[in-house]
Amino acid sequence: MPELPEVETIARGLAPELQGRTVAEVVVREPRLRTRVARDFATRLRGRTLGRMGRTGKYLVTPLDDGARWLVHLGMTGRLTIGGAHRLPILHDHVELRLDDGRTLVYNDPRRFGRLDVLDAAALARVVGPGIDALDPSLTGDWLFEHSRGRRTSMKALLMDQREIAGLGNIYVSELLHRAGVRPRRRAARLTRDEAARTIVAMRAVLEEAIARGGSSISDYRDGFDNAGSYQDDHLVYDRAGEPCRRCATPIRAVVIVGRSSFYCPTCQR
DNA sequence: CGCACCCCCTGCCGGC
DNA sequence: TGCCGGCAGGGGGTGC
Repeated sequence: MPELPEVETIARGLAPELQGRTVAEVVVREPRLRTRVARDFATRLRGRTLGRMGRTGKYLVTPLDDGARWLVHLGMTGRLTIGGAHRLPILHDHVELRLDDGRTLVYNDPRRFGRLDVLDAAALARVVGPGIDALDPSLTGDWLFEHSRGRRTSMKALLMDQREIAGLGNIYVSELLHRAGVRPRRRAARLTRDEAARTIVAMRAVLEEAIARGGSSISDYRDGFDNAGSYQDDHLVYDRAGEPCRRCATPIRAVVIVGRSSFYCPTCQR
């Protein structure tokens, strides 16, 4: 579920709430996430003071006062929300962090595809991977052009690959390719320099607009205060198969590329 | 190297 | 109404 705009929204919302707070207690009710919560997760977090929560790719990363990093990945259905005093746990409340001000951070994840970990800098780098963050200013059209040379894969697959560009997922790749006028099946090696530039410009614009709208809430996503986003109302192609393109009225097409549904306008995209 | 296909899970929706 | 298959925004592994 959560892609860059959703993770960024959570980080921006929670960072000021968490910074400087100390973790009073950690409750792990269900460690069986896709990556099992480590046995020492609670002891490594308890008593630690939290730094400023940030985001890299689709990961939430919070520095701790002992030099380690608290890492959260929300998978498809994860929610990390802050609330008042303890609430009775509801279904899929897997982990809780109780803070020194009496508030509680709850990690809820029905499908349990997420990850929570405390890692040193080297381990964090291995988990997060080498991909350049989609909002990194050094990610330019020229960068994309050079990195797509000789690649037999599709633009859709290339942009989805977190080892290349970190943060994009299925919704935003469909949206940005529509905005850039590039079909998802386009061979990466055949992208022109101009199209590469348009793709990066479109990517930034879509991501910034989505962040401004608090992300897309298709079904599960909520921000750190349990609020839904509204960018789903601005989607031009995602999940709109058969509906008219909002720019030219041509019916939107759906195709499956590397196992994921992709949506595009055959008129606006070439 | 790229992709098809499997896995990890629960929930929802449409078809019958 | 109830059951079942397919699909869902994540990632990782294997084998061709």
